[in-house]
Amino acid sequence: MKLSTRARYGTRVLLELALHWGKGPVLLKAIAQRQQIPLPYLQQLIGPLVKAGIIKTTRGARGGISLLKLPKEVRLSEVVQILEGSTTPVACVDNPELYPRSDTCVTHDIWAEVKKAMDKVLKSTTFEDLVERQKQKWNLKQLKDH
Amino acid sequence: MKLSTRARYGTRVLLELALHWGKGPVLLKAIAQRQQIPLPYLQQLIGPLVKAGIIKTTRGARGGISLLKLPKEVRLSEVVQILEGSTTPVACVDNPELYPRSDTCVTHDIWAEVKKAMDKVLKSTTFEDLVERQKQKWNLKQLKDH
DNA sequence: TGTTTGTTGACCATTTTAGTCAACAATAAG
DNA sequence: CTTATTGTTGACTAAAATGGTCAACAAACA
Repeated sequence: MKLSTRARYGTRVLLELALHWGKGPVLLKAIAQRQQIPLPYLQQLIGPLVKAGIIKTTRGARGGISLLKLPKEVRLSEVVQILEGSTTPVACVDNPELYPRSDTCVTHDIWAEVKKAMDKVLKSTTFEDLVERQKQKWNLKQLKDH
Repeated sequence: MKLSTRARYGTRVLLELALHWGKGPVLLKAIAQRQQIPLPYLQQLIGPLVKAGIIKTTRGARGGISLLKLPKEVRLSEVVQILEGSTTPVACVDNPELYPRSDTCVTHDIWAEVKKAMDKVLKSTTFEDLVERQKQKWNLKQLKDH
């Protein structure tokens, strides 16, 4: 049940953009460095995000990428869907019609429940939530470090 | 976020055993046929289940495999764990100490929540539940088919 | 004793994943 | 308008995971 690096990296990138909201584009190379993502790999992740209308890119000097939507309008579920595809643990949950077995098989039902539980978390989390939680976490850490 | 065939097949096998509870061993070859699982593949799935004490095997004529525990004592989470390993979407959730980033990174927290949501479903489901639901589903289908 | 079963470990092909690269296209600054 | 800076695309590759096979073996029953 592993999540691919695509979805993980993508989430970190968008979180960084959300934290930088309103301050202009962020250089891809800088993101790659901070997030420890190989630049050429990062480059191919942003394509789908641009097509989905979540981010926009600015070329040329002082360019980079920036969030197109408000952080609260971007759900984690979208990002996972875009970069990784469906969260279904089993193909028959997305396309029961292709699997005659699903008609009579309860394992199908239980996997559907698992998916539902995951999706509930992903859909209910926006990048505004993540920004908020990130700031809180930093504050907490600062307190501890003193 | 795909579940491997190992966990899916294993679940189907155990469900079949649970439905057959108390009626002696079930022939591996027969399970393979009914569940459409290649016999040699099925064979290597049962090893770990035996070691975990969930099933026992009977060799020789009229042998097969049978459930060692009561269906209600076997949780879906165990089976997935045994055949597929941890359900963690991201390694840093299981071993945060190996990932310095997890200390300050909220994406770590959110993946942990996703895992928790999945585990909740898997842990709360026993094979007794599955048997019950399976019977209900069959009844429903019979009604519809008339 | 021999036939019926399960057991094990090694092996293999395919697919997926993660990553690289090179050639290109747009933009801004000077 | 030229050049340096940035993003864009698609093809490519190495490594790992997945799904499956096989053969030799071991136990148990009839």
